[in-house]
Amino acid sequence: MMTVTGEALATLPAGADLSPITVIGTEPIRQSFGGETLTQAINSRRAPGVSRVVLNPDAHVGYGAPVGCVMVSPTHIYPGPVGVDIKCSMSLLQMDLPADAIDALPLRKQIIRAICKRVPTGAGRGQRHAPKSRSIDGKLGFKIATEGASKQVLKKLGIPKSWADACEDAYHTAPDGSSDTLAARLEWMGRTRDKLDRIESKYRQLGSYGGGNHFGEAEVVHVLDSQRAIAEAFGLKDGCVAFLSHCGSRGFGHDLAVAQFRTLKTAFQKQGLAFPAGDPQLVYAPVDSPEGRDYLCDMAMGANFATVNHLLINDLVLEAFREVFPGVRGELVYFISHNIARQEPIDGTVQWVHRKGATRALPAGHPQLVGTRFESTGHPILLPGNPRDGSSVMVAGEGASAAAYSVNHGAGRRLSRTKAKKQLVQHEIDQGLAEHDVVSNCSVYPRDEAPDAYKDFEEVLGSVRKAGLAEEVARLKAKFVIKDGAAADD
DNA sequence: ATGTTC
Repeated sequence: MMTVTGEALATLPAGADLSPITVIGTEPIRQSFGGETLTQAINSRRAPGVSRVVLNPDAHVGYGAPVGCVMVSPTHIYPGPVGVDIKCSMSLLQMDLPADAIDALPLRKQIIRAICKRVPTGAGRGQRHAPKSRSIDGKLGFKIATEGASKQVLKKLGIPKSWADACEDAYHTAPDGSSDTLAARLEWMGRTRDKLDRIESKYRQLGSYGGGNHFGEAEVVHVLDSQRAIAEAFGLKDGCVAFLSHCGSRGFGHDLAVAQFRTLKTAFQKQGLAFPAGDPQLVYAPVDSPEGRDYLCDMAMGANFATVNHLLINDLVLEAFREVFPGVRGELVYFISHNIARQEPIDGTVQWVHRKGATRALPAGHPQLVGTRFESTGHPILLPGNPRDGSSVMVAGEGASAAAYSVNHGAGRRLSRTKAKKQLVQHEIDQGLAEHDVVSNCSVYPRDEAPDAYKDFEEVLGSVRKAGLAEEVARLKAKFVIKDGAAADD
């Protein structure tokens, strides 16, 4: 049913009166899409107010819409397609440390311990022994949720203020542009002791990774010869250590998202409104309705939390490296989300671009980059692959407009977690990582997070390049991984 | 993703 229009481009019809879904992926990638993934893409395209859907090479089944898709609407907001981990993001910290400085295994173990001491992993885990300067009380947590990475918040947390300039968005406000509106809503949410306690307990998770596919990874930067100028503009240092992080808004964003799913589902049922394709996971609200505005407030607060979480993690990681290498310097290359809805000019009008496991990809000269440090290059795209085969820093070209200025957010799952646990053999995973000189904090590396649980990264990267969306600037090769798993070396 | 599978 797909029509192939290029080596890595196809279209998928969704209805006679609708523009078809844009599909990005080479033949093998297109073959990898399951039926349920395509059904979810079609359901999303046919949902009210949706003007465009793009399916990316990393697509697999998600909540309502596939993970690995872009859903565009001028009028409607879809909480399911933003997802449960509001503003799940990637960040990259470049250090001035030559790669061979972390060759020695005991040294790597030492850095891993220094990081894990400061940045916890695992569901429900947050800061327990944070120094006073880094501890987050209810008052500061409130400020973080409503202001994001404001100058005051960064100063209070001791995070370099220049890092705000390396963020896709350093802060998010209510639809009326005000952080006071967010404050009023958060106060209302915490109106009873019980609810306030629950909210405040999540603030302690700031500066932590969580579980699942979240990770921190020390990388060696390999700049492509043909991309030296752009790499320099990005602040990448060839042959040096960088640190890649994947994390989001933790329990705080989760609670906001889940509460919204429930509220909107109930509202639909009360009004006798039909769910798109009968799927309650595709509940929506017009952006100018009270429900839409409430959702956008909650999304903004989750996003603010995720932003500060990432910046704090990066500063704690840098502190950990300095414990082992005093004086080492680090600069944030970029911080970019893959689970968020943003207002952007698409097809000539400002629309809400829902990126559900998709990364914004603005080329040089895009109106939203004017006045930023990436105006003349396009911004860095951070694409995690896997710790065995590497990750990538890319930059968008003009062709990205064909995909609503988006690319995939990673390799995408090849095996479900259940299948991965059943099919993949533990000692082969461990051996594979060891052969590539990758160590981790896990004594038992999670099988459902193994490199082979994900799609072939080269094929995914090839799809992006062949579709003309973006080019690789640098490859990142892992030296060690921090993930939620059984703790190492006791 | 989430103190984890309404």
